[in-house]
Amino acid sequence: MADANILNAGNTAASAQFLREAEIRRGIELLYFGYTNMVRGADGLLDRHGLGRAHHRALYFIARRPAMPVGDLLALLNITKQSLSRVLADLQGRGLVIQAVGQRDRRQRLLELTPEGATLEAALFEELRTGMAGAYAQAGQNAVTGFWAVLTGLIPAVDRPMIQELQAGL
Amino acid sequence: MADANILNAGNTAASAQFLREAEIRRGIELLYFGYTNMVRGADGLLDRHGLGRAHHRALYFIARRPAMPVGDLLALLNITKQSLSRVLADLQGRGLVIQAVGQRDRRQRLLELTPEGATLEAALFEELRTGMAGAYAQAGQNAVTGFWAVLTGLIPAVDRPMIQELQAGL
DNA sequence: TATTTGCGTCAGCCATGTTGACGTATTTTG
DNA sequence: CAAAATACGTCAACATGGCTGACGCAAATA
Repeated sequence: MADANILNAGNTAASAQFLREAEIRRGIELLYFGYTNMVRGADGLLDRHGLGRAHHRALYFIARRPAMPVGDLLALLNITKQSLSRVLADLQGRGLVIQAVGQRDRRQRLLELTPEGATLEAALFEELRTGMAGAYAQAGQNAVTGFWAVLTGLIPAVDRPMIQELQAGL
Repeated sequence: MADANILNAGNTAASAQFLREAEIRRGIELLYFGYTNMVRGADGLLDRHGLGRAHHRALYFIARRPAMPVGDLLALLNITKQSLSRVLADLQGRGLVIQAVGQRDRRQRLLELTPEGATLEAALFEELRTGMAGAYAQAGQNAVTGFWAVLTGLIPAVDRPMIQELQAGL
């Protein structure tokens, strides 16, 4: 990160060039196409299971943070509980997810994948992994670090701890 | 790009570490949150105009490539013409977009923003620009290059020329 | 004990994607 | 030149996944 603040060095000419509209638009476009291509990778498998992208997101985060309370998942997904309830009802009805009463707080419902849910999530992850691993390999380790840095900067600072916690202990 | 192929040097230990699941999941998560936070930035302004994200995407690309034929926009958005037609009808009804008969091929309908459409698109772009410029500035130029490289790798090679053309002449 | 919190649910609506079937003008091809 | 392909539009029906609003209940907290 030696150059992390290259723009703040008072070099207005470099700054003006660096922040040119074309560079911003390039980022917007690559982010749009990169994201949509990534998520599209799992659509076929989801279809075969009669699930949609909303189900995938829920499965993903439950796999990532076992025993997550419903409220935490709501905060991550940034949707209403009514929207999530439809998805969770589907997943529980298919035996992919189960809930347990919280020990510390018995009002909480802690979400877990069943073995079947874990198997499906692993297969869905594999679809994403292929694309991401290929992109990492093509771009190189140094590029990956930059990729993370820019994306982190797009996330409001208040939300970063919540996302950082997903990484904890891995 | 001196390190672009660091992984292909036959160092299987480094490769195994680099491609570990945690790194992949980190990329997936940052890409998800980065993308959703970026697009959310324009929601308020869109709401005030009674438009949705689908309208924004169309406005964005029409601004980016004036005189784009409908078919090209369909290819970029990767949706059906029926879906796009609703959006374009809205935009034309509000006087934000107009169509012109193609000169070379009179079957084509070339899309253009009206002055009002251009004004709105500029305001929407400004909402995105703020977030992206901040992320670029925080991360540094070198990180931005890596950001672009990884995202490009996520896009199927066959689609890259189409996206590259958006940059042409800017 | 009163209030707040975590979660669930019913009901209805909206935005935006899909398929399928047709129609028309224009260009291209055999 | 006639036939086929292409670019675009449209009608109709449906699926997914968001939303708001209104309630209810059990458990934790003040």
